[in-house]
Formats: sequence, C-alpha cells, structure tokens
Amino acid sequence: MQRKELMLPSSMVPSFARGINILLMDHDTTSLLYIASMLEQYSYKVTTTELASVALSLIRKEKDRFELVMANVDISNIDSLSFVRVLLKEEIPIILMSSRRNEIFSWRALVEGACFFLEKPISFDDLKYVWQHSYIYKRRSKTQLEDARKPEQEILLNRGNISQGKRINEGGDDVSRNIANASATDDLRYSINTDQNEKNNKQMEVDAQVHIFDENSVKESQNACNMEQHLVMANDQIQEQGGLIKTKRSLDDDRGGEKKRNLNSDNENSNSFMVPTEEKGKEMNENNNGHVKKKRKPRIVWTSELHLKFIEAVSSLGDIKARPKLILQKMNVPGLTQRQVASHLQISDNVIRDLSSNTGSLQTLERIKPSVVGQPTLNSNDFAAAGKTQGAGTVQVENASGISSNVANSGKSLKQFSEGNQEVKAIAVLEPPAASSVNAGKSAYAALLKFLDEDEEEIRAGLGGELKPADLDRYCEWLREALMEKSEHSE
DNA sequence: GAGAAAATAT
DNA sequence: AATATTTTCT
Repeated sequence: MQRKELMLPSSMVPSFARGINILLMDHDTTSLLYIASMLEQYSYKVTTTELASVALSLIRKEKDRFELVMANVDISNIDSLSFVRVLLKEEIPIILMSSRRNEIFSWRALVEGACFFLEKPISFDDLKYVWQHSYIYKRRSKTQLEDARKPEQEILLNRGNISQGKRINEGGDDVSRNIANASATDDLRYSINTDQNEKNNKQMEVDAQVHIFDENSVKESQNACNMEQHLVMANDQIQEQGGLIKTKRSLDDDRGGEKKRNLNSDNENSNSFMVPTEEKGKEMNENNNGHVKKKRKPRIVWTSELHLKFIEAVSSLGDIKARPKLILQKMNVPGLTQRQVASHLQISDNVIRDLSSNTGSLQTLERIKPSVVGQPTLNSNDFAAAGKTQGAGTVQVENASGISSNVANSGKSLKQFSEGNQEVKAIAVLEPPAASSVNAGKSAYAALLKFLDEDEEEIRAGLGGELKPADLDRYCEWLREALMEKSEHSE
C-alpha cells in the first residue's frame, strides 16, 4: 500500500482547519518555495515573502488575515530578532524554523511566546500538524482572562510545548533550564552578517556596521552612532529650482503673496548633521544671477532595516499613538527627521517592496478620499487618491446595488455614481503586474510544483534513492540545478 | 503637529 | 514610466 496514492495530504488536516492562512517567511528562496509547496499540499493557504519587513507590512495591513506565521529566523540576518519581537506583540501564533546553529535563539523566542520551533531541514511530515498551533492559540486567547492568572512563564512554556512530539526539543524543563542559563541572551547579538549577498556596495557598507537593535544589547548612544549609518544619502547633487520654472505651485505663489515660505527656517530643528559639514549653513545659495536657490535635502533611503525599525516603532506604539513625533522618538535614529518619518508614515501602508506573494490577481484597496468623491471628473490619477499613492490602475465604485463600475475616465464623478443619499464605496484596483514581472518567484514556484508533480521518479533517481528529511539541502541543490537545466532546454 | 497632495529625484 | 522621498500647503 502506498500511502501516497490513497491519502491526500490535505485529508490529514481536519476540515475546520483546512485552508488557514499562513504567512511564510524565509530568506532563502529555495527553501521558501519548497516549504510553501508542501504547506499547500496540506491545504494551507500560503503567502510567502523573503523579507521580514514585508512580512510585517503585510501583517500590519491585514491584522487578522494570517492565522499562523512561520518564519525562518536566521541570526545572521539582522531582521530576525526584531521581527520576532514585533510578531510576538501582534499575538499571532508563530512557528520558528531554523537550523541548529540558531537553536538558542529559537529557544529564547519560545520563552517569549513563539509556539514552536522546527529545526531545519523541514520535512513534509513536520508540517502536518501545523494547523494546531493556530487553533490552539485561538482557543487560548478566548480563555485568556483565566489564563492570565497563571504565572506567565508557565503559559508561555505551555504554548511552546504544544508539539506533535517531534523535533521540538521535548520538555519545557530543558528549554527553561537552558534559557535560565542566560548565556542564551548573550549569544544573541554577535555574528553579524558576514555573508552579505545581494546588496549593492553602498548597502554592504552599511550592513556591515549595523547592530541588532536589541534593547539589552545596544545602549542608546552607541545605537545612535551605529544607526547613523542607516541614513544612506543619495548623492549630494542638489537640484536647482530657480524662480524661472513655473509650476502649479509657483504660479499660486506668485499671486499668493504673503504666506510664502519660511524656506528653510524651520529646517530640521536640531538634526542637520545629516547635511555634510561643508554644506551646513549654506542652505541658500546664489546663482549667477544673484537669484536665490534653495537646496534640497539629500534623500534618505529607507532601507529594509530602517523600515523595519520604523515598523517596530509603529507597532509598539499602536495605531493610535503611532504619530510621527513619537515614532521618531522611538526609532531613535540620529539625523532622521520628523518630516521624513511623517512622510514615510503617509505611505507606509502601501509600502510593499516585495510582492513575491502577489499572484497577479487584482488587489483592492478600499479607501477613498472625500475630495475625490466630490470631484467633477475622475481620471486615472485619482487612482492615487483612492488608496494607492501613485501608479497605474483604475478607480471603481460599488453602489448599494452592489454594482461595480469603472469610474476612471468615465467623465463622471464618484458622486454621480451614488444613488440618493447612499454612500458609494470606492475601490482602487491595482493593475495586475505586467506578465513579465509576474514574479520570477511565481513562475519558479509553478515550475517547481509542476516539476515535482511530473518528475518524481526522475528526482528520486537524481538523488539516488529515497528522500529523507536530512537530504533537503542536497535535494534543493539538485532541484535548482535540474530546474535550470530544464529552462535551458526549453529556450 | 499632522496629513494630504504636489513637486521633484531616482 | 513608475516609484520614492521631500516640500509645500492646510
């Protein structure tokens, strides 16, 4: 009897737990896709990303969407620690995956509230009961009040122990003892990323100096110093904006008269050390004509580390308190200005730098500015106002009858779409990614699935026999090569 | 101080 | 052309 034929993996998951949403994060693409494909076979709906900051953005955007997060935490990656911290605060069950090298880190995470620790490599069977973590966690939060009386450690360890008895380091006692040894914490900072992979030179320099932002490990002052490196300035070219260029705004100004600018007067209260020293105090220059030109601030780059810090701050403050001033304070990044934070906050909801999880389907954002509703006509630019800052797409409305029509370029305003006094709901619809960019990830993934489907024999042959969990690395490596060959053939 | 939107840089 | 960040306006 081959279990394979008779039993679909998904049938091993109880019906009420099928299709739960899992957010999967793994810095290693191959492993990401591999695990995702396994999870999907169990019926889970998987959203994948390689970046912690993206994962957090997703979670922040749709709080309740994910019932379980599985993350490969790799100490050599700066994001991991902060990522785990933030996640734990979000009250989403989290399963950590990592190699033995990071075991202690994972233990600590367990104590802080993670559910489970899977040691890599992950096997198919390891994932079978993954749903239980989301389920049990849900039940637990219902009875949280009662639970709250228990000593906290106990609860946390209990959660950590919910295991299928496999792979988890059995027994809360072991875990707690090890943690109690406290050397665990010390081991958490150190070994900063030596294998910087894809980043460009500028980034690499920065990364090399970044420290993990661990409250315990980094003193503010020191932190300050290090974080300064985060502010990657775009080159110094300052653009000239002579009075000759008439923009909408400059026209307005021409007649607007008085309330002209205080130009740089309030230019960054105390933080102008971002400006290269020679430039200081020269915010205004003269050009040949003696005309005054204003200097534009060098742009900062919101690296994923910086963004992560931002999200961390926002998340710890909560949506209501998360205002630029407090966020800035919390982030404690020297040289970063409140305006920059404000500006980033403005768009942060829409910031998703990596859409590897996007299947290419339409993404709707239900948000519309009142000003757009009242506008006489709508064009595709109004798409921006409907929820996305800028970019291509259309604005649709949905009226009471549920009819949804495309408003862009229709020559009507949203108001005209409403019936009676009923409010219309405007929906910004993102254009699906261009076919070309429908992520390499997606097609690679599809290819992988197909490949797995069709060529199992070949795979086994290629590996010379039965697959074992321990073979994962070898397997992935082999797969990668096989896939590459394949795509070469198909050219 | 905040947020929206325009301007401008990449 | 599209996106990212800064600046202006309210």
